[in-house]
Amino acid sequence: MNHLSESPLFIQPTITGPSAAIVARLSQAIHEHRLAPGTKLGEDELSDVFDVSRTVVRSALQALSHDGLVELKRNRGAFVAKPTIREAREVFEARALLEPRTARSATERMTRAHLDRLHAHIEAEHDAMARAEHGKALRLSGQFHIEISHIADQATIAGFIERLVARSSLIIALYWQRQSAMCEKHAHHALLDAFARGDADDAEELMKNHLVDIVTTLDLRDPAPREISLGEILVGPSSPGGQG
Amino acid sequence: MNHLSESPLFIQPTITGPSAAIVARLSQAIHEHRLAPGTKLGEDELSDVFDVSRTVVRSALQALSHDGLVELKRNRGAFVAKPTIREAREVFEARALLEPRTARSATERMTRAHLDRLHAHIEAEHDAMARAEHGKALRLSGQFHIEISHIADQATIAGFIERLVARSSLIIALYWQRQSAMCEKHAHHALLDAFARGDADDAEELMKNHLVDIVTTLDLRDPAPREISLGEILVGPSSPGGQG
DNA sequence: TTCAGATGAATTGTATACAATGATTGCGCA
DNA sequence: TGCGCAATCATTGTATACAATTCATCTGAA
Repeated sequence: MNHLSESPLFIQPTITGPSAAIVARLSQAIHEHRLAPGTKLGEDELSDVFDVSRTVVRSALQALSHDGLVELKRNRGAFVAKPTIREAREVFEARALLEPRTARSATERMTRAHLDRLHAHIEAEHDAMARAEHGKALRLSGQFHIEISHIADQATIAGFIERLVARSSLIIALYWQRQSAMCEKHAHHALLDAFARGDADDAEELMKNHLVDIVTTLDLRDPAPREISLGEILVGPSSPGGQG
Repeated sequence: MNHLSESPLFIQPTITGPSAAIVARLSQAIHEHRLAPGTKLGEDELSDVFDVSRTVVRSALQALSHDGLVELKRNRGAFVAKPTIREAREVFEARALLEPRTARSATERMTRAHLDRLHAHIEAEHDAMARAEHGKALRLSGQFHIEISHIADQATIAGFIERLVARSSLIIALYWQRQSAMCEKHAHHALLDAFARGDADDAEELMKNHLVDIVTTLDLRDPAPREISLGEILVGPSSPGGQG
């Protein structure tokens, strides 16, 4: 019942009106892995669910596609995005470029109120984890990074980070390998500690390492055989008499 | 008549279909300063000009708003965006964070074909400058940065840089102070030279300085009195008997 | 049995009609 | 004459109707 459970949304209010609500609902569902990558988002279905016309549904889907959460295929429809391994690597390279510096800036601008807010946020994360609400925990964990970017008070960069965190959620859904325990809690606590001490150097370094840790929990090895070459595998490598 | 004059467009093909053409035309017009910041973009007017329904016009305007070129005010309409001084600073801070590193990556991936392409691009810039086609020169100058980001082969970061360059165009339209001669030509030549030598350190440094130089040509001082307080200025600071 | 082609259903893309909101102008009153 | 208010107009927001494309299924022949 605290402010975090109903916390606004990831997407900046570029869109207003009814479609904003749809964007928020879909965003949250995707972030919490209730909507898997590749899921078809039919317009009629959504307009039925949200009780609005297809017009506003289409507006919402277009907004989501601009944020990389949804992929629009012309005459085919809208689908929850499925980032490739390449895109996954790019996203975390971009985060590695932006977020450590942002953590530094945030440290310099950190106030008591900010610290309290972050502390409450980590508590909420912990709570969700304890209740085994993995989806919510994951969403909050991403939002922690967004909160930091807002504290850094660079709206433009914060907007980029929001996009990247959003895509990260999809990437984790696709490439997270279960055996690796993702221990966000510890990393976030350590960051908060650095913020509290006003140690910008440490905050920057911790964020850098934290991002590396996240990538480590992912399996981003190139999948061996492409499905494109499936025909070749079964028939032969496109040169006659290839395999017995 | 070369490939650069008709060169694709800034916006990535998130949108397809007829609205893509409208996005491209409007983008180009804004980049070339033919559409000034604040200009009203009426839906009926545009649907008339491009001979499509308001539906596709609205789609195009929404796409442009997501890229920060257009501002949508609910029930008021669409306007060419007017970045504030604060936003202007943020944009160039973000560019300073992203582009030097990108220039370094580009250097490492630079091929002969890339070099030729960049060389041709600079020629086109020079040509437009010589013909006093300032709008076109400005657009090409921004696109030079985008080409580099594409060579760096990081689509995600390149997308961010595209947005930033787009907004930079608006910022220049608003805050460029005429007395300062913007000598992009020299800086771009120097960058190309570093690329050709494969000197990544130099490329990174040159890009960093180039961005600083651009900011230097802008007047980003806080405008003295806000128009919000205009009433206060004329009547008094909202406290009776404030000023004699 | 399998593949090719065609037909039909379902879904998306676009245009248009209607509703709602905001701007403008004219009138009435002080 | 200046201000406030109200009605009208223009413009945007939403819903719906129609067109176009894609996907599935069915038929038929090799």
